[in-house]
Amino acid sequence: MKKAMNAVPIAEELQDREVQDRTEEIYCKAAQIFHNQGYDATSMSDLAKALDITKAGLYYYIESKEDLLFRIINFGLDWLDREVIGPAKLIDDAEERLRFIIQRHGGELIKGVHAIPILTDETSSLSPKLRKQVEKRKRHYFDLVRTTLKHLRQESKLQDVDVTVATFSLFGTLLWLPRWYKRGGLLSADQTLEQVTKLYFGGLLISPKAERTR
Amino acid sequence: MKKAMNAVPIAEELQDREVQDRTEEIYCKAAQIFHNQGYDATSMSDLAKALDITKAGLYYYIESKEDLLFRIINFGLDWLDREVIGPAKLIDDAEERLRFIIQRHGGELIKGVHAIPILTDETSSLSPKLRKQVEKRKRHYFDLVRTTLKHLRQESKLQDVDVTVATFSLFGTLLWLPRWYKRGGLLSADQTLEQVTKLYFGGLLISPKAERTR
Amino acid sequence: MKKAMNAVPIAEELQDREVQDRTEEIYCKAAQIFHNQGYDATSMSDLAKALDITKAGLYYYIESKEDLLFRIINFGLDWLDREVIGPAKLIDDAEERLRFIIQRHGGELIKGVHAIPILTDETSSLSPKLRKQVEKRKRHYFDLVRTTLKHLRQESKLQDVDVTVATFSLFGTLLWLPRWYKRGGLLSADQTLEQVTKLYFGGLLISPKAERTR
Amino acid sequence: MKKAMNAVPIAEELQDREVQDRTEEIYCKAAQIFHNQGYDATSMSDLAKALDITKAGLYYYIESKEDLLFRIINFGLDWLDREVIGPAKLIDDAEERLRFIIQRHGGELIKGVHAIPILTDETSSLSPKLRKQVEKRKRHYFDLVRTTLKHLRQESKLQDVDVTVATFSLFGTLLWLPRWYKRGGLLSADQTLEQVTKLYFGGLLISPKAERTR
DNA sequence: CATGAATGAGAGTTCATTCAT
DNA sequence: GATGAATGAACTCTCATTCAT
Repeated sequence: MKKAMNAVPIAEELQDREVQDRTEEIYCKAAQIFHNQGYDATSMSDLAKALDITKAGLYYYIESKEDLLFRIINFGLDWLDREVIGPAKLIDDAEERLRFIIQRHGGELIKGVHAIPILTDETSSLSPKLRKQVEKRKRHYFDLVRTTLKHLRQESKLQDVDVTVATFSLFGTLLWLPRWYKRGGLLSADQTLEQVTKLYFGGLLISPKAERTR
Repeated sequence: MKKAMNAVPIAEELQDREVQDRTEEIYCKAAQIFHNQGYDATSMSDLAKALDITKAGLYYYIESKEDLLFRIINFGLDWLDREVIGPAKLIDDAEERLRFIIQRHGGELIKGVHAIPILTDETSSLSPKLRKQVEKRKRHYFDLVRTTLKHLRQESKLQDVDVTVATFSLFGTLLWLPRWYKRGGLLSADQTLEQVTKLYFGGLLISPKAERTR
Repeated sequence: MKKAMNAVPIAEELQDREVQDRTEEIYCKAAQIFHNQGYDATSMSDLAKALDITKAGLYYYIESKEDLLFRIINFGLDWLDREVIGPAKLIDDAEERLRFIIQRHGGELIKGVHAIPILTDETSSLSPKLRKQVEKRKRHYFDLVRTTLKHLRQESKLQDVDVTVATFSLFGTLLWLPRWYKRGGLLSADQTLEQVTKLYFGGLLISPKAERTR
Repeated sequence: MKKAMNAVPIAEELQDREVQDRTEEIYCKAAQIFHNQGYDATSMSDLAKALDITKAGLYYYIESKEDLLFRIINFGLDWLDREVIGPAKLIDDAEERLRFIIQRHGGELIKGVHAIPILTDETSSLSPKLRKQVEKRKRHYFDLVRTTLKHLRQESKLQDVDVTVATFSLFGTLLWLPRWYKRGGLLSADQTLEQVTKLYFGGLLISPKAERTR
């Protein structure tokens, strides 16, 4: 059927696209399962079963289990580049930019159809070499946020707070979201993200006591 | 309590302490290794080697690898009960209580000598049955923080922010700490925690734009 | 049935037969080894070695060691159903039926090429759940013999003897055969079984003393 | 307490008796457990627990697990010598002798307080060397029965039946008893043994068809 | 493209046994 | 007499991976 008589590129391309589609399907499904039961707790058999393919068949599309995770993570980072970092850089106002990042990234983490962006943090199962590559890419994202905070400082809009701590705090809050947020609860995803933004920007208390020096 | 004035049971006590010491040593070392390379990625051989014992010897002290993790987690939760939750409940002022929780719990996570309290969140490798038990205990802690926020609301000290989201945000920030904080950096652990507190209480911005309704 | 006249599926069939052959080969060899050295005393390595496969390779065909035993036992019970119980039920005359059972079942136990029917009694190594299933099937066989004895009683052909005891005595005698009978001895297998039948039917003594009541 | 100041033999003897008692207790309990759950399926821990002793403590009384089984079996064979074979040899009448053997041996197997005589047949877990020793002793018993049957033949009291087959048939029936007989059923142990005797001596049928030659 | 069959390495676990105390 | 602690060897089983077809 596929390997038809005419060897024109069209057929090949079609095949390529099909292969690519199948590959993406594998990434998505694998990400989902990795997210649900953990990378280590997921066997290639599990993946094969879920994809209705044989274990051996899987290996036509991927090189190894680690390679699969690595690709999923990079897939997630690609998404981040394309959908968060890229657009964010086009926003001039630092506060707006930060607001956008929270909404966009956070939104994907709890509203998104794919688990891929969530997997971005499963780097601990990667070999040091691959992990380093991933951390390098993630550093870019971190730097964007940190730089944005610095801009806010330059604009004298920032409280007297360390920008590094503030950046990591945001990531902690954001990346923690998929661990607790359940769809269909009292607050919608958007409402939740608004609350996160409000809290992060405005703080918990109306007028906190000054920090004591020790 | 036990170290009474009578000098008779010293030998016995020493032995008891030794046994307990060995068990605790196993918990500590295991927690540390689990924390460093992940529970799944750690083999019983790894633990045995680190403890200078044989694999079989390990099983004199523990029932199974899962049992070991379960015990470590409960050990951590015991610590939490004893050193954070208990003392926190004695603090009447809600703001002070929250401040204490951040300092005490966060302090242990990044200053503590043991990795045990960090392991508290490695529940994903537990069987559903054991996981449920752990989640139940953790729920107590969550409720304490959430209740504290509610007290602040009653005292009209709370911003217009959802208490559940605010609770989870705090946990996200707090539990994220051991993932990025490195000792010997620019900020000391205490300084970092002060920054976290300041940020969480007072917010990032001096006067954020009002949240837009959608 | 399957080996029809059309010559098309020969290749497929061959392959199918090969797969089945391998599985059956495993059952047969395993039964043999289990019979020789005992289920517990046989390691999966022993089996693998005897089958010229790796340990891991074995697990392509079976689920677990217990599963293997369970399947062998059921295989034996299938044989019993097919070759003993089924045909026996077609024999109207009760005495003839019993005679057939002894010859057929006993014959397999000491003349048969497979140890599988012998393994039928190795239920003690099965988990309670599986054991119960097996006992249920064996109960059918027991009932057949017991019912046959009852028929003999109705025909007034039975001595004044308890049918349950008589049934178990037969099984004891029969199932004991493979423990002592060695091929190539003075008596052939068939001669042995004739002796068993004669003894069971006619008794040891020409005119035993009456049993004393106590 | 025990190692008192006076080194008189009395104390030692007492101690020796105590040790011997303890040893016998171990044999009995072990036999029981071996019988219930199988020799291989019983761990030294199981035994220790049942005897309220530590595993290490057990080794004061026994040399090894195999040695324990070997001693139990020999204990059973001693009992057989003393209580069955010895007295049987004093009975002149062959039929009476056989009757006695069935009642006495069979009685112990299903009425006895100890599992030791039952264990006599667990030789498969013994090393070839020890097994051979046991088989040798059992051979004596077998020979006694077989000789008795020959006597019956000389007295023209025996049916036209092979004595070897008849001997093994009796053992099969007898040794099968503990596998099915449950106390408290319809028939008492004595009634069961009477039925066994009657069946073995008088046969199943009132007038069986002559055996067909093939 | 995909599979059935197989593998080497290693996992967690159990066991009978030992020995200083 | 008895124990706590430990061990070496072996066990069942799983896993990621391969390769001829």
